[in-house]
Amino acid sequence: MNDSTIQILKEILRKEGLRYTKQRQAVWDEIQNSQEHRDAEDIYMSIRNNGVNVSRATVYRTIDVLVKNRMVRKMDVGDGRNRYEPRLDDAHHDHMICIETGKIIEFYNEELEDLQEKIAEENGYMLVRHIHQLFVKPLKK
Amino acid sequence: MNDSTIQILKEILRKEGLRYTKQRQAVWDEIQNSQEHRDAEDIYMSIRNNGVNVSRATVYRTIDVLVKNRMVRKMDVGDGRNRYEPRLDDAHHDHMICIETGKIIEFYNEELEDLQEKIAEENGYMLVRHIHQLFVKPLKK
DNA sequence: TATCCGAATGAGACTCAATCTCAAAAGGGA
DNA sequence: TCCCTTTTGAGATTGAGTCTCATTCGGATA
Repeated sequence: MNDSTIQILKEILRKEGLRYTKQRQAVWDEIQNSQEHRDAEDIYMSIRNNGVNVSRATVYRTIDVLVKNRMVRKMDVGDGRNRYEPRLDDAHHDHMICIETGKIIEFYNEELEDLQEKIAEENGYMLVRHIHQLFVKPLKK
Repeated sequence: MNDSTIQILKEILRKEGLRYTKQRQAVWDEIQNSQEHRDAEDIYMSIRNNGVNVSRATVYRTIDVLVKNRMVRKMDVGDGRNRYEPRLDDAHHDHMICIETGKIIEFYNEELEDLQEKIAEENGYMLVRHIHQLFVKPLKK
């Protein structure tokens, strides 16, 4: 697929002491080539439909490695199935979920980010990461 | 237990067209009498230890009614088990979770609340509810 | 490039929170 | 108290995610 991201994947696997396999490449390709927020089953099925033999176990195991190395972002939408999206060279953002259409909108607000760090510090803590989802509905019908 | 909250519970059940039962009362008592963030199994076990016979199914079903009627708040801590806390006459707040100790700290920040509504509106939406968790660690070791 | 050994894979078993089923029990209006 | 409908409980089921372990494969070495 994209030549430069293949090198990034290989570099990460090397750093982690893991081997480069076609299954791991396929999982990364699948997530990278879609900007959607997809669940594991969806990713698993797509890879198989593309003719690559892979198991659910491998999909989950690979996603863990990618998440740990910040190539993929894991998000909990609250329906019991985690969603994944590529985050390579991707600025941080949070999500807004329309409760009427299910549409997911990404947003980023500097002030909001600063405020969260400030709140953590005021309580004697350092902010490591956060989960922030806004459930919304269209303004006018 | 608390006489006034019994009336509130009865009122809600009436409004929902549901019957008042000792199991429903016991679930509400159990959640109400603890300010902790507890999971369903914990609530279930406590009720049984108090001598009231109740099933997991009833605990879950009752919690749904209480959550729907804003007597209980459901929170996803990200470990696969939802936590519940009473929210009666309780001002809104979010949570900070210490990744080292597991401690849950409640916080509320007006500016943060306003900012979220503003962000939703800027995107053409109305904020209905939100999930916001800060994962933190102690400032100095 | 053939050998070899530890790492990776896959099929399916397993886990565990949450939901569903349905016969029996209980609420509550008349 | 009667009667009808709702609620309950025990246990089965679901479904996302994890684990197991025999087999396969990557890749370093000679």
